[in-house]
Amino acid sequence: MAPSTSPSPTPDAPAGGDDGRRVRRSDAERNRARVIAAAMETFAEHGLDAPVPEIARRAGVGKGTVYRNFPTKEHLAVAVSVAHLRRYEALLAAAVDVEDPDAALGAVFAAAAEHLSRDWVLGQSAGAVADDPEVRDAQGRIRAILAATLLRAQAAGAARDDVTADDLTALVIGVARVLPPVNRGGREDLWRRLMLLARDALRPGGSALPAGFAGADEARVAMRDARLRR
Amino acid sequence: MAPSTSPSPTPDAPAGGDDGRRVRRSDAERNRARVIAAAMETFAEHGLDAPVPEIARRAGVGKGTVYRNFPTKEHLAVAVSVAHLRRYEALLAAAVDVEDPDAALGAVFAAAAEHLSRDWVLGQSAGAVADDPEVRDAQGRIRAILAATLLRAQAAGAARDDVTADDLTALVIGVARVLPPVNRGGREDLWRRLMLLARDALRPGGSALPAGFAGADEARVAMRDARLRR
Amino acid sequence: MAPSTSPSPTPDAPAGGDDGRRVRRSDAERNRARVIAAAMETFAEHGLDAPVPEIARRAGVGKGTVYRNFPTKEHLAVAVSVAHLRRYEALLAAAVDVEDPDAALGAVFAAAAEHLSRDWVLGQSAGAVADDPEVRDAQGRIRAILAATLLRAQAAGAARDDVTADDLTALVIGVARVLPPVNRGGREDLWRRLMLLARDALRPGGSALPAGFAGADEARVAMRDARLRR
Amino acid sequence: MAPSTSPSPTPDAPAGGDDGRRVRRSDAERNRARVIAAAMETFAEHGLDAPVPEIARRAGVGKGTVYRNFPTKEHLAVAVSVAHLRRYEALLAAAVDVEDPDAALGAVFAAAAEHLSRDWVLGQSAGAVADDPEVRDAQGRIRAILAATLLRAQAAGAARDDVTADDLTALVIGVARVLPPVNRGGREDLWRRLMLLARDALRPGGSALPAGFAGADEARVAMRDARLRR
DNA sequence: GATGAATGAGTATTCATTCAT
DNA sequence: TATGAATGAATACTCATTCAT
Repeated sequence: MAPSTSPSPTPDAPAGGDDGRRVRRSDAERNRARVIAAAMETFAEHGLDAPVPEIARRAGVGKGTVYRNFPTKEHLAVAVSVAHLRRYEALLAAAVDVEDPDAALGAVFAAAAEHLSRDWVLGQSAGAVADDPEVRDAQGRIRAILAATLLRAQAAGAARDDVTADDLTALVIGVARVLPPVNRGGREDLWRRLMLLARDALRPGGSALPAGFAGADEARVAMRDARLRR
Repeated sequence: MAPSTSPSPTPDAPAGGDDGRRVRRSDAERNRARVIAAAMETFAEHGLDAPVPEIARRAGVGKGTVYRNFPTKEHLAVAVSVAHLRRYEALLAAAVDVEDPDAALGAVFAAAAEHLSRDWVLGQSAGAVADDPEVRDAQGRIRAILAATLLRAQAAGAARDDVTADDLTALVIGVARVLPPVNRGGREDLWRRLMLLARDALRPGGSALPAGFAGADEARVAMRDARLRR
Repeated sequence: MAPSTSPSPTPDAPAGGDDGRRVRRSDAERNRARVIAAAMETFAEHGLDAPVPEIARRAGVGKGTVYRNFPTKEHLAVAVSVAHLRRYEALLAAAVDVEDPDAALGAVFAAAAEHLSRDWVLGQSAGAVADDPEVRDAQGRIRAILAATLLRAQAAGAARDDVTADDLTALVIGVARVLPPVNRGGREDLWRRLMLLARDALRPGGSALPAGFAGADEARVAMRDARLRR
Repeated sequence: MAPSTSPSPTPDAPAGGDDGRRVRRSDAERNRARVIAAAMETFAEHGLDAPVPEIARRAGVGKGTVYRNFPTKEHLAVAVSVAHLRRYEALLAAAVDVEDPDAALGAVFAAAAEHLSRDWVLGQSAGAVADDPEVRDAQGRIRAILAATLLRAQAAGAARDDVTADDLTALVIGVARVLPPVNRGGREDLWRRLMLLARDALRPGGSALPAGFAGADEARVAMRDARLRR
C-alpha cells in the first residue's frame, strides 16, 4: 500500500480547456498545496499523531478536501516527506557545485544542518512512507549525491576510504534525530556543531572498522526499518 | 507531575514484615516485573502509543494489574525508562574500569552499542518521563561517567579538547536513533561500526567547532526537549 | 469551565447564509434536538450517570454526533438544564398574567406542578451545570418572577410577610424532589396536592420563623450547593 | 434481591464459647461497625458512587472485610440506610413524649431538621434499598409515629383534617432534599426555617386539596419510586 | 477471618474516514 | 468540487467483585 504522489490527482484532464475549468483546476492545485503546507507545519509540531481536522483547519479547507487529495493520512505523510526530500535535494545540489572535494563534503553536512534544523520529519521514514516509490526515488537521488561527494573526498584524501555513503547518511540522520528543530526550540549553532563533529568522523585515520552496510539495498532496508516508532 | 518509580508503589498499604506477607508480595513483584518487561517490548515496537491492553496481554495479566502498579501509562513509561537507564549505567560502569584512557573512551561507545542495540527506547525521553526525578538522576549519573571518561581521554591526548560530555552524549544518542535494535532486525555489526565512527569524531585534529552546549543544565534541557515528536 | 449552550455551537465553522447551507444545517439541528430530547429522557431515568452511548442510541445517532454537538457530557447536561428551565419559565410567564395576587401565587405553584411533574431533573443542578451562565441567567429570571409574584401576594395579604422568594423556591424544589415524574409512575393529582400544600405554607399566620436566607446571592449559592450528591 | 441486615452475619454461632472465639467475634463486630460508620461518612460525601475501596480505607480494613460483611455495595447501602432510619426513629420517639399535640407535631419537624440536616441519605431510598424488609420496617415504624402525632394534632385542632401522614412525610423529605447537610455546607438555621414553614402547611385553613395518597401501600410505592436517580 | 492482588466489564472521549448535500 | 455532519473503532482509566494466601 505505498501511496504515490503525483502533483495532479486528475491525470486525465486535458492540458487546455475552458477558463472555468482551468480556474477550478488551479483552485484545486492551490488547495492541495495549502494542505501540504499545513501538514508540514502540523506534523512538525505534533508528529504523525496530528489530527487531520487540525491540518484541514490550518489549511483553511474542509476535511473532505484533504481526503480528496490524499485518500488516507499516510498518503499525506508521504506527500510531506516528498516535499521535505525535495527541499533537501535542492540544498544538496548546491553543495555539489563546490569545487574543492573537502569543502564539498563539508557543504553536504552544512546542507543537512541547514535543512534538517528546520524541517525535522525523518522519524516518519517508516511504513507506508518508506515504501512509497516517490520517496524511494528521492532518497535514491540524495544518496547518489552523497555517494558522489564522498567519493570525491576520498579520492582527494579528505575522507577515510573505509566508509560508504550509508555511513554518511546514518551519521547525518543520527544527528538530525538528536536535536530539536529550530522551530521547536532547537539551536542553529548546535546543529552546525554536531554536523561538523559528524563530518570529522569521516576524516582519514580513524579506528579500524568492522564490516559495514552490506549493499545498497540491504542497507536501505535496515535504514527504513529504523522507524523510531509505530 | 513527574511520576516516580520506587520499586514497589504498594498502592494498598502493605504491612510488610513477616514471611507470610512476602509470599504474596513476591507474586505481585513478579507481576510487576513482567509488566515492565512487557512494556519494554511493546513500547519498543509501537512507541508510547502502544495500547495498555496489549502490554497487559503480553505480561499475562489483566489491565487492572497494570494500573495497580502504574497509575498511568506515563508512570509505566517512566519505569521502563529507568530500567533501561539502569542497564545502561551498569554497562558503562564496566567501561570505567578500563585503565587506558583511549580504550576507556572506546569502551563507552562499545557499551552504548551493546546496550542500545538491544533496548532502544531513549526516543521516548519526553514529557513526564524526562521530568521524572529518578530518570533525571540516572541520566545525571550516566552523564557523569561519560564526562569523566572523556576528561581522561582528553588528558591523555586521545580526544580533542574542544568537545564536552554533551557532544559525546549527542553522538551516542544520535547513532542509537538511526539503527533498529537487534530484536527488530538490527545488525550488531552495524551498531559497532557506527559507534566506532562516532568515537572517531572525537579524535584530536578535527574541524574548528563553533560554540557548543552552553552549560550543563541548558544542554540537558536542550537534550531533553529533543523529543522527536509530541 | 462552565459550558455554555448557544443554540448551535457549530464546531466546524459554518459559513451560514445561502439556502443550500440551511438544508444541511436543518438536518444537523434536528439531530441536535433529538440528542437533547434523548438526554432529557435518559438523564431523567438514570441521572447524570446515564451512559452517553445510551443517549446516542435513543437519539438514533452515533456517539460521535453527540460529542460533535456537546464536547463533554457536562455540556449536554447544561443544555438539558437550560431546556428545562426555559420550559418552566414559559409556564411561569403565564402565571404572571393572572390578575388576582392570590390566584397568581397559586398559579406559580400550579405551573411548578405542571412542569416538574413531567420533567424532573433539577436535582442535577450541580457542578458545571450550576456554574453555567445560561443556567444562572434562566434561574435568575425564574427567581425574579417568583419574587414579583410573592411580593404581589404579600401586598395583597395573601402571603405572609416573613418569607422570601428563596423560601418559595425551596418549597417548590423540595416537593419536586419527592415525587416521581408522571412518565415514571408519578401521579398528576399528587403533584397538585403537594404543591397546594406547599402554597399553604406561605399563608399569613404561620409560626414565627428564624432568620432565613441571608441575601439573594448567598442564598443562591446555598441552593446551588444543594446537590444531592457529587 | 432485598438484602437484609442482621446484626451478626453468623447466626449459627453459640451465645457462649471460648474466649478466643468471643474475641474474634467482637473483633468482627467492631469491624462491621467501623465499615458502616465509614460508609455513612463516605456516602454522605460522595453519594452512592463512593468507591468501596475508599470506604474500606476509611474503616481501616481491607476490601475483603467489607465484602465479607456486605456481599454487595447495595447491602452496605441498606445497612447505612437502616442505621440512619434508626437514628431518626430515636429522635422521633422523643417527640412522641411531648404532651401538647401542637408542640408534638412541631417536635416531629424539629427532629427531622435535627437529624436530616446531618445525615442526608434519603436519596438512596431506591431500588434494593427501598425493597429491603428492615428498611421497610423502620420506615413503617417512623410512619406510624408520624401518623399518630398528626392524628393527635388534628384531634386538637392544631392540624388540618385533610392531610395524612403521607403528606407529612412528603413535606419532610422534600425539604430534606432541598438543603445540603450541615457537613456539606448546609446551614442549621435554614433547615429549621424550612421545616417550620413545612409545618405551617399543615395548619387548618388551607386550600381545598384534591384527592391524595390513595392508601398506605400505594403511597409507599409511589414514595419508593421517587428515586432521585439510578 | 482478614487482606489486598488480580480481574474485566463499563464509560468518556478522540479521531480517521465516509458520504449526503 | 468542497464542505462538514455522521459514524464507530479504539483507548485510557475506574471500580465492583473474586479469590489465593
